[in-house]
Amino acid sequence: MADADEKSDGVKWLTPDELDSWLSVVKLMTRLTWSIDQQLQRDSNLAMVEYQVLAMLVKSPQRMLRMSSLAVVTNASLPHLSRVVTRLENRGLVRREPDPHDRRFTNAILTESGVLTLEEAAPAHVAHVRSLVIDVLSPEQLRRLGVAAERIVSRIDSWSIG
Amino acid sequence: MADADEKSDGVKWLTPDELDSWLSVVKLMTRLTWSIDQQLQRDSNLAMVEYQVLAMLVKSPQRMLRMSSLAVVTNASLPHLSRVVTRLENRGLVRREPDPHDRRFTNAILTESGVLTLEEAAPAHVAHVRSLVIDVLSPEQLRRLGVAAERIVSRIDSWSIG
DNA sequence: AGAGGGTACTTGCTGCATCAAGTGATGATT
DNA sequence: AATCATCACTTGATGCAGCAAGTACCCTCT
Repeated sequence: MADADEKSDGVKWLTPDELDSWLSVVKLMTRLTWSIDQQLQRDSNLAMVEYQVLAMLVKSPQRMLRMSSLAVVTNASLPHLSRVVTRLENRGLVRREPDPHDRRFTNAILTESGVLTLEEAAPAHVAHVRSLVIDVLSPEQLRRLGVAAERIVSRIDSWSIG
Repeated sequence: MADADEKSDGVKWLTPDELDSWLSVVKLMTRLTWSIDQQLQRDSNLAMVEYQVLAMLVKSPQRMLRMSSLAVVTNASLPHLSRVVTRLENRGLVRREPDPHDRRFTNAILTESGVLTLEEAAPAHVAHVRSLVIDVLSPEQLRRLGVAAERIVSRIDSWSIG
């Protein structure tokens, strides 16, 4: 037998331990996303991606980012982000402005009202993230979780590009 | 000052390291879900939740589970699962049958065609999971990732229930 | 300067997820 | 035994996500 993990069909299946870990990760992805979304929706009437947009903009110079950059940092596709920003624009939290130097670019800019909304939403959101994630792991565990997540994501990126 | 991590607003914000780790986890959730979905859709015309349904059923006695149990193991809400099973039923991969002893329960049963579909889909899916997750981490890293995921999920569950 | 190619979005269409309300079956209560 | 409460789903309505196609703009190259 060429490989102890391979059955006669030539597929390298997961070991029971690997399967357990993988299913835990799957559970994490669905449940954590859901829980975060719930909290934001309930307390601040925001979807997670909307919160991410506001949070990324407030950290940026001029509280402004190009749509394409914003799409990257919020892990959204450009079509998706475009809709999200339209919704936020209709609520007065963000406005759009074409880049004066190259009108192909569109800048998304956080309004004062957007800053205020984010400031109101942030404490409960941060507390929720703390209670679910940060505070149930030791600093070292959290760091390792982040590192593992990074490794997986960069693997995904290298597959999508290469 | 009562706590070095608290600013004057009384909110315990995330440290830069905590924020980095958290953003990595967020990135993982969105990107990994997306990548897994892409692969399954492209190669097998299945959504991830549909694959999960088939995979959970095939492991069950009689290849059969109650809708409510199936909802738990696939991390789906009952309304969502109901729609998913309807889709799979229309494709002939699953059928429904009311429990003879208590007709409030509905059993979802994997058909032969469903078994075949799963067997066709599994190798590429497993290979994908391997290349993105299992093979980029050491066994110990993977185990720790699983443990951390478990801890977070049980925290979510205790919040939803308690 | 006008055509072609590429970039940076935006939008039409379709299908999916979600909440709330509905349905049918069972058990509990009087 | 008739009503009420509960359970286990299912379904109607609505808004969201995703792909593909479209639009506007810019930069060459001839």
